[in-house]
Amino acid sequence: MPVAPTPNGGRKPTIRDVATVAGVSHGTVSRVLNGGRWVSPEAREAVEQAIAKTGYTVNRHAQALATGRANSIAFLLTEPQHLLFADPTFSILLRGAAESTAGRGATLVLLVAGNDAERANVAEYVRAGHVDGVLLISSHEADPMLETLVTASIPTVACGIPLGFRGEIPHVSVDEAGSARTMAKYLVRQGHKRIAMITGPHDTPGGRYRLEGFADALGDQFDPALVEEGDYSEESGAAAMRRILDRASDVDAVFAASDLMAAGALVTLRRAGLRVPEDVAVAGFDDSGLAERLDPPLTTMRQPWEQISEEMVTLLQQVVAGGMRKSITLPAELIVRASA
Amino acid sequence: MPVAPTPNGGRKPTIRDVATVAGVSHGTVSRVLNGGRWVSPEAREAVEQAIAKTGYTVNRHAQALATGRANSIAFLLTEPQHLLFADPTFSILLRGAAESTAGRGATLVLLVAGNDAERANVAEYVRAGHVDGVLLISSHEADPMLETLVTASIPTVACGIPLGFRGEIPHVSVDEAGSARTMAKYLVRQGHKRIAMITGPHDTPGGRYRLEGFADALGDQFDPALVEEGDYSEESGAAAMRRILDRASDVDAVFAASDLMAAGALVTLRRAGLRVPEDVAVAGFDDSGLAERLDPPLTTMRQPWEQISEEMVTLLQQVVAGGMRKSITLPAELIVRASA
DNA sequence: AGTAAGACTGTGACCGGTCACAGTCGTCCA
DNA sequence: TGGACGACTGTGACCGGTCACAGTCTTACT
Repeated sequence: MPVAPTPNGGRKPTIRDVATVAGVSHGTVSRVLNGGRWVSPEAREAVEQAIAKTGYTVNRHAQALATGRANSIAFLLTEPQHLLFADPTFSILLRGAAESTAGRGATLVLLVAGNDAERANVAEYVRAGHVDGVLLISSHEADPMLETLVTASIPTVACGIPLGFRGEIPHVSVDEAGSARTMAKYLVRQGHKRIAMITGPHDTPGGRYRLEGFADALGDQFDPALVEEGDYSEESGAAAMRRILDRASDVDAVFAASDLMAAGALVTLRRAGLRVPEDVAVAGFDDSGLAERLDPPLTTMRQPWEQISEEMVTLLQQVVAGGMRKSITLPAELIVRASA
Repeated sequence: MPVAPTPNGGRKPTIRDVATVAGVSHGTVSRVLNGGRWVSPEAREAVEQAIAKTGYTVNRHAQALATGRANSIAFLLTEPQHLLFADPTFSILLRGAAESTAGRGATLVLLVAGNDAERANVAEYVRAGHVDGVLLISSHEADPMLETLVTASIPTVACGIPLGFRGEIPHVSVDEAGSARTMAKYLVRQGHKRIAMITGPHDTPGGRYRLEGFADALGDQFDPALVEEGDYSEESGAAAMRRILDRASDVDAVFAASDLMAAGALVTLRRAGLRVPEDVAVAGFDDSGLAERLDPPLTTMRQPWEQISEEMVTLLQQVVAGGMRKSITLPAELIVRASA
């Protein structure tokens, strides 16, 4: 760890200090720093030694000011409820994003836009260009942040399909309909006849497309009377299960659009004196850490969170660079445990 | 939402654009922006109107460059394992920090230092002054980041007592020993005689001081043979419970230093054919979302996470400003549920 | 031999703020 | 009436990078 020998008044060494030590101009130092085309080997060598000697590090603010690029991206949360935060999968996503970002020499800043005041602040912040782009963690169709980002033409990549802005905002998403189809077919194969579904809110992609895939896979067997909507929370899952049981006591399987809702369904079923999976099979979605901890351990669809975060960062960088605006769909994996 | 009428070449309005519109100098605009002492009411009025008209927002990079302060703080994670991320309480802490930070007009950047490479990057990053201070989320005594931050004299506030740097790094922490004492006394009051403890690693404050408080409260009743160490994970809790049962089949209560370990203990107890709480009472620590979801719902000590994050940000701002370097201890609350 | 092209380098303007300084008023008091 | 002082304002240097431009020195080609 090189300690600056107080070259100037104890201040941090600048590009000009390095230039002096190396015996070149600050322009040459800048050239070495940025790829170093058109720099003689001797000059480069001298500069690199001078950098090591002085312990120079680039001042990102000066760099950002000069280039107009911030070299940082935002991880933007818009869910007003604490659902996302209660979900451990979210942490995986965040950590993955932080690591991918750091691996590219950029910085990840965390922004929360839960209420109107926060939303206004965030809008001003991103519009001012303090970040190069936004990783948008949102799900509700009515989310006003979508409109804001699009009209301000902020480079954005969404996690999950941004309803209402499907074509305008590139996104990384699991294959919602396909995953639901996989699970539905698995339940059918297991011999279940009366399969219910607890969906997510219909204004979220998970709520809409998982139901679509489910209905599609079941075909004639699909019965709308066996569908109830939750909000991804455990309580909502328990309540939805209750309603389903009240209406159709002959259900022999239930597919919840989140592990949390499946957990709620388990509680209701147990209270109703029904055994899982003997009387009613239960399947979830996400494979959050919760899934294997439940009793019985939950059969579910695993979302590839690490891959999702990695792809989001990669894609955002391409969008920022003015490149392609494609979207990416990843497969989910069926994880069979004891519950179904 | 004011739209800039392309005053200059479509670029973002600067302080000088505002000055032109307001008919004053850029120095006066700057004065208005920073508290506005020694500015005439007319000038201020003109400037404020000009700001509204042009849609001006401050360029934080230019500001940071000129002032030498970044106006942002880091949320630094050093845990190599994924324990923290698996724990939903962590998300609460993070969100709280993000909100407190935003509420003060600053930015929260997320840094992960899980391995040596990341650690080096992070060290360079903070040492370069890209953030004003660091919220340190760490727990292990041997964490090399502690030393780095102290020697580089980076303003830091730790979450939990930083072992080995207790006097040097201000911290916000729950009253570890006191909380453990509260729980131990509660278990005694419930009539339990043979109370075991599953501690956290002894190189973490939660591992050390919770055991201290527990032993202290039990006094003569304390039996070191009933203490086993875990690493806060569920599996480690299950294994520790197993060891305790093997050694002392007469335990009638167990206090785990985390809800996750308590969950593991529940599994082991159930496998051993023991009923909770009839045969063995189980208590946890944290009151993570998990606690009330367990079967039976877990009696535990609730950590005031929202308050902790809020206090951390407040304290860090004081440290950054060169102010007091006190530490803050907050009480935890006993939450009685069915497990004990 | 003359010139053009290429490799390399130094110079200085610029990004958008802040801040020290100097200057212009008006007011009040000796 | 003159000077001191306070309120307010404008000016320009500066923070630490980047980048366009001009200039020098080789080398190669006609």
